[in-house]
Amino acid sequence: MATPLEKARKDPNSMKAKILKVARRMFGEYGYHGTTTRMIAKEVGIDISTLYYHWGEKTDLYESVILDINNDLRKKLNEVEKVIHGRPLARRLGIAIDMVTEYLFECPEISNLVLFQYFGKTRKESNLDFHVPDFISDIARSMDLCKTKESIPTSASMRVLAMMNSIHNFISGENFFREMLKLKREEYIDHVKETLEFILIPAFNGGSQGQTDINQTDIRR
Amino acid sequence: MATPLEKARKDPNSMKAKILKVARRMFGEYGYHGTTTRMIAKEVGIDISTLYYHWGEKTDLYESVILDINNDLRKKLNEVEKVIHGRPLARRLGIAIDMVTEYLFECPEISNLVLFQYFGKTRKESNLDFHVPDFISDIARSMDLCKTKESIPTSASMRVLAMMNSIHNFISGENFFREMLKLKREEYIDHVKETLEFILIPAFNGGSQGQTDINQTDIRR
DNA sequence: ATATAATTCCATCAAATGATGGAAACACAC
DNA sequence: GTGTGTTTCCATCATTTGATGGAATTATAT
Repeated sequence: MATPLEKARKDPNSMKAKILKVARRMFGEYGYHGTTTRMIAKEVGIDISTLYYHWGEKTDLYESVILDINNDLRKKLNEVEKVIHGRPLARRLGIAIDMVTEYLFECPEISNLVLFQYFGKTRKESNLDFHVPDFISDIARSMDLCKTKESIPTSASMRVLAMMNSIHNFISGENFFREMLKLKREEYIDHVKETLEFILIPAFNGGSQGQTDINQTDIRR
Repeated sequence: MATPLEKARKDPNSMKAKILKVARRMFGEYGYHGTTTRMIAKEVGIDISTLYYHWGEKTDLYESVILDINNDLRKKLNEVEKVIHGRPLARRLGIAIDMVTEYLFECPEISNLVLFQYFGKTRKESNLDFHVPDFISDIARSMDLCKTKESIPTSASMRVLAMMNSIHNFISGENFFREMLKLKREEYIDHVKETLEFILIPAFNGGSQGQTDINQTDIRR
């Protein structure tokens, strides 16, 4: 019980928690440089100095946000893992897509921030390495892409990345894509799930018909 | 021959063209708010006021950058379309993935900027609608997802988006992913192509084994 | 060579932004 | 109530950033 982040997590009604929540959304929408501390403070309804009192420098707040969404995502993935455990691969994938998509549509800032982390640079680089490797190895194992959690072939990591990113893309791009396709929110969500199933299930469910020579999963529907 | 963008395109050695080129890269790396006009000017090696002389406001320069990369991408996609025309679907996809990936790795700022456009907000919203619909309908038709260019089913648009985004993700995330996977550039590029083929070809090549009820392509290798 | 137009840079401005000190307001134990 | 520690806000700073005026320089035409 030392860092502001721990305090915020302990008491969700605290000012620290309120600020963190708003900061997640704002950083997610506008990115690090696109979000000003004044914007966050105004949205929370407090003075800017109150924000600094609770969180210190902007970079510290941003780092806390990253750690926070990372933590949430990991928790959700563990939860998903428990549900799909033991089922056949195609079913596992279907359920996982459904659960993860549903969850991220509730917390779109997670997808936003993950993608910002991957694709954008910050003028002052952070010393915080977003430890995707953990995620990835868990998912890879859970999808029979590798036997043990220790040795994950590069192609397995790449496939997991492709999968996760496909999901994040549709969550994070909702505004843009929905406007483009003239869809209501519910329609869009359904289309996203359908599209993800269309793209992902055949590939992981033994879809490559012998033309790729990569180590392949051994379970086929 | 009126707009600065047209002038820049006409003479690639002009100062306008030099600035545009640097601006593409910088906006791609740091996003709109993460890039300052001073950063661009310094990188070009000119005074900041020279930049303003040629391009006017920052938003105008940014809009020109967007128009420019959009134009380049469209040209490349048309080129690809000519090459793959008439071949069987799986082959078309393989070639398209190879060509587009190869091209975007040469101009990664295109992927960066496309993703920024999709996933990020700018404090002052631009009035420029990134006309993806054209791209999308062309690609959809070229992949037998629809008969005519006029009526594209929503699911077809979604699938094309998923496909394009998967490619952009790996280009734009190169720094992050390559560092994570400890790969050399060439290795990474190969893995990207392999992964994209693994994910995309089965789906579009009739991979869904009757479990989805969506209108399906009629050509199967 | 001279006049005209185009280009570049220096100096500078106003607004926005990250950040802080210190006074007031609040909470709460005693 | 009094005192102690916490929280909040007002005023303010130093930098950064978008933007411009005007002088100096360079190119171009005649």
